[in-house]
Amino acid sequence: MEKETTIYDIAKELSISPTTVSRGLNNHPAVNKDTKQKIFEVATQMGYRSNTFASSLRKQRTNTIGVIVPLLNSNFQSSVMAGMEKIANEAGYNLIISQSLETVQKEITNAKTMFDNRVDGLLVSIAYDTENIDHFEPFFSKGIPLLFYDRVPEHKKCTSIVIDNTQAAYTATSHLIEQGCKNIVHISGNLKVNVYKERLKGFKYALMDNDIPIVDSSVIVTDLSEEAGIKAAKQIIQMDPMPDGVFVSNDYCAVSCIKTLKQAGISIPKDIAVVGFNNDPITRIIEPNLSSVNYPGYEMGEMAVRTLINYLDGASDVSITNTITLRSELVVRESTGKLKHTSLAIH
Amino acid sequence: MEKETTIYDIAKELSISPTTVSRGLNNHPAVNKDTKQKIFEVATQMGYRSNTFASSLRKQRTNTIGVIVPLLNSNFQSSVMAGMEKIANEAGYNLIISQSLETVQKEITNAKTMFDNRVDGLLVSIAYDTENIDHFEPFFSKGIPLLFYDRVPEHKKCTSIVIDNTQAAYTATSHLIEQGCKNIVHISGNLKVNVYKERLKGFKYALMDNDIPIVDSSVIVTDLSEEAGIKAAKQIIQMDPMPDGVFVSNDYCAVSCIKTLKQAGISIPKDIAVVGFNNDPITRIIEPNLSSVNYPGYEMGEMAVRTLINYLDGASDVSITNTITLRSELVVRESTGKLKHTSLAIH
DNA sequence: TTGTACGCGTTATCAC
DNA sequence: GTGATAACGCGTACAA
Repeated sequence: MEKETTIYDIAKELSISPTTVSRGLNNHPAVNKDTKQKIFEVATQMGYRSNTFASSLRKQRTNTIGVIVPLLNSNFQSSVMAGMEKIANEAGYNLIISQSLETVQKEITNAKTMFDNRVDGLLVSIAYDTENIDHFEPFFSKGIPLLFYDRVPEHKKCTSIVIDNTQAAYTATSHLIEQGCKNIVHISGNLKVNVYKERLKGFKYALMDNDIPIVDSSVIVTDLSEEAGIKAAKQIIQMDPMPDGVFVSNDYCAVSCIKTLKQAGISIPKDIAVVGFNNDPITRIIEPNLSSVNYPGYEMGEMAVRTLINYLDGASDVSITNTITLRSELVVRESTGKLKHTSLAIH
Repeated sequence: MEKETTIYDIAKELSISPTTVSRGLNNHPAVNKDTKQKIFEVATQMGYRSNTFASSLRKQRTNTIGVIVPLLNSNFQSSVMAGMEKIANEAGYNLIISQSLETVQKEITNAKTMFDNRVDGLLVSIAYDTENIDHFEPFFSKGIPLLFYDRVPEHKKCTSIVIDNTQAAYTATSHLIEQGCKNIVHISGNLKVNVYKERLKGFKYALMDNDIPIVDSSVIVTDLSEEAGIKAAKQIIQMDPMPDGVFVSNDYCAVSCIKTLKQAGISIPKDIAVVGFNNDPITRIIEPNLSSVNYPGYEMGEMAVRTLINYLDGASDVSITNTITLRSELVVRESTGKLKHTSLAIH
């Protein structure tokens, strides 16, 4: 491992001061054009690379954004990551990514690591069982911008990027009603999580606005896994009268539910119409294709990083903005088409 | 933004030297137990956090691993990331992730960024059009361990983590032949990419070993996209005689191919049996369920980081190992079941 | 077991 | 337009 070239080496080579070299490399306006030119030449020629730590140490800034995500391997989250990476990369920021694996415990550890690594800002989608945000307190008190997305805590301190889950669920449920469904079931996730709670709310509002009674059996709370879909389907089959519409808070669960229903000889959408949530690619693989709420993960990732960088550049203040709501829309496919439908959205 | 606590502040508070504080915090054996105890107490009490840069600057080590991946939002790659993150996190390493978006150009930029950020090691799955590895030269010459996974270059310098693509393709094709297929088509990806080239090789070997002639139309080269699957299906339908087996290098493409064939009234597997590659969750959603080669992405990610960290810890030398091959196996499902089959592998 | 003194490479500050 | 100097916070050789 040979020795690294530093600005001193370049300075010596050119018989100028390290200060000038530093300025030159950073394109400081008050440096002679020719000098600058020479500096760059010698730098590349000597294989110079700037030392990020030394710079960070001095500037108290890392050009690094931390991300804490529940699980990396889901279509939604990886789309978000992709969007984040794109914008961050373009803006010259690095992304340090960690997963909480859906546990507060790891989320706490990861938050600490991010803090110790002095990320310039942090983006978080909280874990399944996160109930308070004490572990992010250091970020608040140090004034490090913190942005939540998708799974966000209910706390006035927090700036969040979300979609209008209540509205989306309302639209999805209303769509089922428009298709003639009169007895609709909602398969929900953990109601401690904001997104599922809000979707349930939208579901209920839609029923209420259409004078459809809400009973206990109208809502099945699950973990939205594939197995949960199977279990819920079996439960639905047992119901008397059997529901004619199902709104599921997640596409994977909806798909396994549909599969189970089909195996039981139930026809989708004739007997039961189904709507999912997320607009995962699998919606177009299951037969019949699944109607779903399009959740713009990639755009959410882009927006999150863009917003964070705006804060960092001092263009705006975190504490001012409270919630950024992205647009989502229902994509209608065969699973709710009492008549033959085509997709309302181009995709 | 209040001032950060440093080891000097702790030292002053305890009237001892910064050296002792540093040693204490790093659990140096030659520090008095009581002193250590007190140091930790005061540290937490004063809200001390170690300064990573200062430390990195001093130690010439960042505890950071860089990852360059073609695209983040695929099931395979996000599984790999998940596995990587898990091991890295456990070992106290951070992961800086960037995507090349399938272009060499961005791969080159990203490699430079990783180099400038002085990652301790780098993990790379190369882009679609990467033809040489000159841009990784700085890593070689500086002795920074570099590991390729999945999409690896053909270069003796490179240490790689892969599966035996040739063998896997051979097994998949042989399986089709065992099911009675006599006229098999292979839908391949860009043949410049090692994985697709090798899978084609395995496909050909299997045909040869079974005295099945290989003709030009036996291989359809595509980009393995959803559209490519549709196009390939249409091509297959036109063939005379029509093939009775298809081996596709990617599940997504296989699925869209199956959908198109079904729409044309072709029965799977009766008329045409289909095998995919990757064992993506969608294999269990398409009807009939798709037989596929299980590609252990999560395990590959774990292995990659574990191997890299071994190098970093000096436990082994990069240049010694050349290729690490992970096990993969064929998962048989309905899409190739001339008879009723159950999955050979538990999943 | 503890302390002194210096260097890691960069940039901010001030001076010219 | 350029330079000298200090400081960022930590780790370590050397000394005690």
